[in-house]
Amino acid sequence: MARPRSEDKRSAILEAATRAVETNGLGAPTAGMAEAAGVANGSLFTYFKTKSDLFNQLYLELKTGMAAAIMEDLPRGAGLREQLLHIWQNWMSWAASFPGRRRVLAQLGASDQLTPDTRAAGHAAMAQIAELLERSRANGPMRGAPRGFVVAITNSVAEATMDYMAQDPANSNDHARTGFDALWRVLA
Amino acid sequence: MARPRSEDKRSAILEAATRAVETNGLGAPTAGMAEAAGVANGSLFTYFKTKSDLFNQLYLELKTGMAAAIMEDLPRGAGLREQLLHIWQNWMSWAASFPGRRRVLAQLGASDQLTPDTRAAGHAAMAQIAELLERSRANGPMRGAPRGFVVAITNSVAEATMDYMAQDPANSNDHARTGFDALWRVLA
Amino acid sequence: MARPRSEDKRSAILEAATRAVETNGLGAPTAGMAEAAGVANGSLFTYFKTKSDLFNQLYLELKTGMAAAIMEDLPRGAGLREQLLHIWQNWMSWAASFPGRRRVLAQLGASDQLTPDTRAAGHAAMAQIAELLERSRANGPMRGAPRGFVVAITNSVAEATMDYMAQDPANSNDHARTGFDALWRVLA
Amino acid sequence: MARPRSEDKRSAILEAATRAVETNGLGAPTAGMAEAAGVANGSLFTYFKTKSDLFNQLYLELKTGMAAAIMEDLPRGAGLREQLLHIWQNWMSWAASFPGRRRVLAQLGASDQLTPDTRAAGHAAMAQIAELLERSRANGPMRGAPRGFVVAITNSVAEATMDYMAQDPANSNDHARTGFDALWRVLA
DNA sequence: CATGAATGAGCGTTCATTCAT
DNA sequence: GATGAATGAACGCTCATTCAT
Repeated sequence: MARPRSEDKRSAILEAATRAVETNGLGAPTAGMAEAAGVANGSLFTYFKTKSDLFNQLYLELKTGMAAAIMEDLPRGAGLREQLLHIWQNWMSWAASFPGRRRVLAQLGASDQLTPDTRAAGHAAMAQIAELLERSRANGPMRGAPRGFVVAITNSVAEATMDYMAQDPANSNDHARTGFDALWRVLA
Repeated sequence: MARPRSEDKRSAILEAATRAVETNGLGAPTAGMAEAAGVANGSLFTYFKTKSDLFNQLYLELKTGMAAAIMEDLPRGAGLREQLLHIWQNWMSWAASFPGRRRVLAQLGASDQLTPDTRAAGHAAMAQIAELLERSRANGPMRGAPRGFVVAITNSVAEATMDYMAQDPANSNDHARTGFDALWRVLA
Repeated sequence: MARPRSEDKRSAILEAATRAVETNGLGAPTAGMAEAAGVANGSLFTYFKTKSDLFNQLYLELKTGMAAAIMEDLPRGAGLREQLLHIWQNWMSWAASFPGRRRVLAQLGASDQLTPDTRAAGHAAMAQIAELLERSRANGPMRGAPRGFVVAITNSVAEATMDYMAQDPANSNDHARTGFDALWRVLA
Repeated sequence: MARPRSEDKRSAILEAATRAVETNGLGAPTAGMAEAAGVANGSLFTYFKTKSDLFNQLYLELKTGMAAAIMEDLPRGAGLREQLLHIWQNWMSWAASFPGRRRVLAQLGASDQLTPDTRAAGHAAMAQIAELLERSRANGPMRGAPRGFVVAITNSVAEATMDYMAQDPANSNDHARTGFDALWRVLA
């Protein structure tokens, strides 16, 4: 058998793409990504059929990674509020640790490059979190609102909090807490 | 640099740019915008020095227009909550009336094309609203949070609400109200 | 008004394309054609929307030029045979004078780049010749054959003759005459 | 260079190449041919040193096959006209049976990919037919013309006839006969 | 100032060929 | 020998910007 496709190279390209998009936006040349990944420009296209395909896979990779980070060490036995707080802290510290990934995820999410399938898979990755939200708001003031709306608001409050933490890192812990309290008032 | 002749043409270009970005993203060719505006492609550059400049001005135009719409008929004598609700309704109906403008504003805001000056000017356009927010949260749970954070969260809740209204227009009034109630719980 | 599109440049590109295709086939790079025409590579595309479009227009230009050369000084009062012979001589001397154009015409004709419209227009350019052929074969052995078939055979005999003339230019006059006699036997 | 292992694979590649060129022209990717032949893309190059080499061999293969089909069941004892007619019928029915092969042969013949050697070998494959032509025209009006010219004209009339048959298959028998009669008038 | 042709760097993608496995 | 990933030059085409008219 010939040289097998290398998972390492795939990751290298994805990582290079993250950095490239972070600094140059979605218009960043694929050639630069390939070079940064230590691969010939043509090789990028053996791993990703098109630039768009690369972006879709990158989005999923980042989103999945974020979701995994968020769910880490979830104290399943604890109360709802405590579980949600745990998730929130994970979320915020992921954002603080990987500001580039977050920015790229945002750029991709706002772009017109993602297929509906990709967006759906992205949602699926967040399903457990959505589930916890459902239970959290079950008896609260948003009990009548559509599920998607609750998720959307949660996301948006998280994003705002992360933005503000990034802007004023010295007090990021305070901001994280402020954000969570606001969210809890929204939900429960 | 002398002011270009016709204010009409400037507006036409800006409007054409809005539609172009709405449908083709920020990569939309200037030539297309010029054509749609009934102007020669070269002329676009007598009105805007570069494409980036055009985007910066467009952002400001849209943001200013949105702010004006939001503040319309503000019942200055009324209570804080009532005033904020009024603003909220204006905001939501602007978003419902001009979904394209909103989308473009979002794209521009997420892009790397805006200068810090432009962003600052954009904030300034929202100053009155920020002021009202300040007063609304003065005695509430967010009284200790930084001013910018409050604005950011408000914006994010508004965006989430508008997104959801756009997605499910049949019940947009309910969603608008749900969003406002959530915001009020956050602030006061 | 801005600089008008220059007919000179269009011709220069077409001529450069002819030479390029003659030496490098249809795969000849457009950049080379542009350079040879003294024009920026991008400019080629203001005169021709795509490479294919360029080829279609080139084909027509060459075919039309050939048809015009063929019909030159036609002795309309003379007998049919004499008229056809005149045409034949014109045809052969065009081929001898512009072997490159002939080769390019052949390549284009054999390619899959020509639209049906272009082919139709190419035929139209040869209409007068076809007409004369019709009259020539009216009472001959091919009187029952379809018109298109007669044209096709005539073309093919002409091509074979031109090929042979090109191969053995010293006796090209003899070959031209031999070809014509053969054709006349076919038709009348 | 040792002979590659399997004659089957060589044929499969050649056949796949025929179909590929038929539908996509000479620019058809070798990778596609390899895949269609059930062979890895790299393997194609153990059977053929370059794409050009493949084309040269394909040309010869097709031309040889055609020549063989043409000569099949030649009635050697019969008169010249009858023999030539037999050949002609074989030729035409080969063209009708394998329009793709004919098209590919034409494309290759018109291309700049064939080496002089290949062209020479192609002629050699047609030698017996040329011989018969020689005898047929020995006492006819073309008795003075160069041998190659006679072959060229015959070829061209055959091509024109095949084209027309392909265009109007319902009457292909008539067309075949018309073509032959024209040829006979040219030669004898 | 308006026009639109001219410019040319730049991009995504292809593909014949090579070579590690 | 067979495989198919790797390579990188090459190509057609785009488009922001300039500038002759």
